[in-house]
Amino acid sequence: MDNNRINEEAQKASYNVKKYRTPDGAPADIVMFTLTKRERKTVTKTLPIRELKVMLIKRRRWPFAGRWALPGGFCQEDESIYGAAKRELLEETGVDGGHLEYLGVYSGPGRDPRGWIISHAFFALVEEWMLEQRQAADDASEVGLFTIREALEELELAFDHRDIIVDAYRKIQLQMLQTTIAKQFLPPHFTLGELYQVIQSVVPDFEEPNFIRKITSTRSRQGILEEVRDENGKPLSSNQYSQRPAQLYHFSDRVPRLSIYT
Amino acid sequence: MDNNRINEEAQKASYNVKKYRTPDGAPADIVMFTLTKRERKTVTKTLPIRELKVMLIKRRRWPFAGRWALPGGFCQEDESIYGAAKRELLEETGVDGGHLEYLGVYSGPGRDPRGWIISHAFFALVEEWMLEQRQAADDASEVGLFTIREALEELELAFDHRDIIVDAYRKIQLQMLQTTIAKQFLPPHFTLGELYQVIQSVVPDFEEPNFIRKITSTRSRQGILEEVRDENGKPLSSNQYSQRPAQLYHFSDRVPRLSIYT
DNA sequence: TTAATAGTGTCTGTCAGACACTATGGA
DNA sequence: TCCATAGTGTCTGACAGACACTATTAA
Repeated sequence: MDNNRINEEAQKASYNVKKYRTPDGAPADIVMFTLTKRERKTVTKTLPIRELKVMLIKRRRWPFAGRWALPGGFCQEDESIYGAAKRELLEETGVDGGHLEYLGVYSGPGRDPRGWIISHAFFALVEEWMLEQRQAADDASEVGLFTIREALEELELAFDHRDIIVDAYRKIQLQMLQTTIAKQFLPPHFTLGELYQVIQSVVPDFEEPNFIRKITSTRSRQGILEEVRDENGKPLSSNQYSQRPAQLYHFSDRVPRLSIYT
Repeated sequence: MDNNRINEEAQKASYNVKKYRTPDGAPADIVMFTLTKRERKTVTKTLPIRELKVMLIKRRRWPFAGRWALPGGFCQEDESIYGAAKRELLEETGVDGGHLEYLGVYSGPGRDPRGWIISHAFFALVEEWMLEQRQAADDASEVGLFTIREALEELELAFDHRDIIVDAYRKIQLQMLQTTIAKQFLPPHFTLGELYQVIQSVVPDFEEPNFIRKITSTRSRQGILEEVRDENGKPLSSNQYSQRPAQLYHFSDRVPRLSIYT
């Protein structure tokens, strides 16, 4: 036992962490999604147009100066990668909170001309106003909001950021259908019309003509949504976007377990 | 334009990648799952007992000498993290192939006494025989197969490997129900009894009394499984595990899109 | 009155969940 | 004949998908 401890101390003393080639950095890059809202001009009240956008910044410095890139920054020794992403999100939006989730690691050799740099991608769902109060950071010159189509088809992006955006878009589409992430793009109380529109703006080929009925009155989906009621238990509704008032809902915590087998 | 290029070259020349503290390593650690098969002694033919196990190796060296840990190794500059995991899997099992998938990054400060080491976890689904032909690697002294319960409740694990195993178990349970990953634990042709048993051995609380009927004759699940037929189109069956022959199936490529809303 | 969204009636065929039942073939 | 798994018959209530219909309210 004592021998073991002495041996362990010896091993520890002889361990040299810099014996091998080590990475030159581990940044966190963030795909910041937002859902823009634009009024529509119609005769009567109507839902605004919602569009999924991704925030990019134009690089000022080598490498890839002049190209659009994901916001991000290097992780420090005293924080986790997630902590670095959170810090970065705060610096970019001025907002501490919102949905921030790990996406994956990007480590292809040669992906960064500065050296051996292993990047960790996150995606965030932020509200439009959070991006407005953003102040230009040191290594950026310009901020832009682009639709996914624009970002993937019209822009030449820095590094492997195109791959990252493709993966992030896939993941957010999956989560939009399988989790209650839609709440990140909705006010605390929302109508079913709004919810349906939010889903469709992220997953364009989602179609469900009986959406209202299914979500409100099938037993297998009971508990995903709850009606909003006032202190007297009277259902609350809103006619912000329609002539006829619509029932307001909010998400409960329940998320059903999905399976291909049952 | 020319000015820009000159400026870029100047920036490149002045860039010093070692100006900041950089990570001391980026290993890939692998949660290797296997499904053991043990014969049951009964009067007539019966399905074997299947049990989900995780492979661990006992560390011989500092840090955490003597504790059980996940197999893994450091990533090199000329490979991706996934490449490192693949190489490690090959070294541990001698098998090039099988299911290997990224799980996540573990980067909590202080997680590794050797320094600032950012670990990337993978999970693999391997067959039992692949682990048998394993030769002891340099930094390991002993190999063990443990049930998830044993690994999480009875063992003191190295590093944050307990967290990693918890996350991996969650992910494999989710995938068992939402993807066709079950095929990794099944022969190319299998019976529905085997499939049901494999699902249950990974997700113990999965119960579906009408399993056979649902998977074979509901339209919404058409195409996940296909009957195996011989060259004459005659259905193939097996009585390896039962007196009455059971139809053999294999997975097709189709995986239905799951959603909480429809 | 009309525009525009909210929400219901109703019908047909399919599915879920439950339980009992038959089928198979080697020990 | 019995065991142990494979697979079907059948019933009730719920759900899916479709389409037409009514409801609501401000412009």
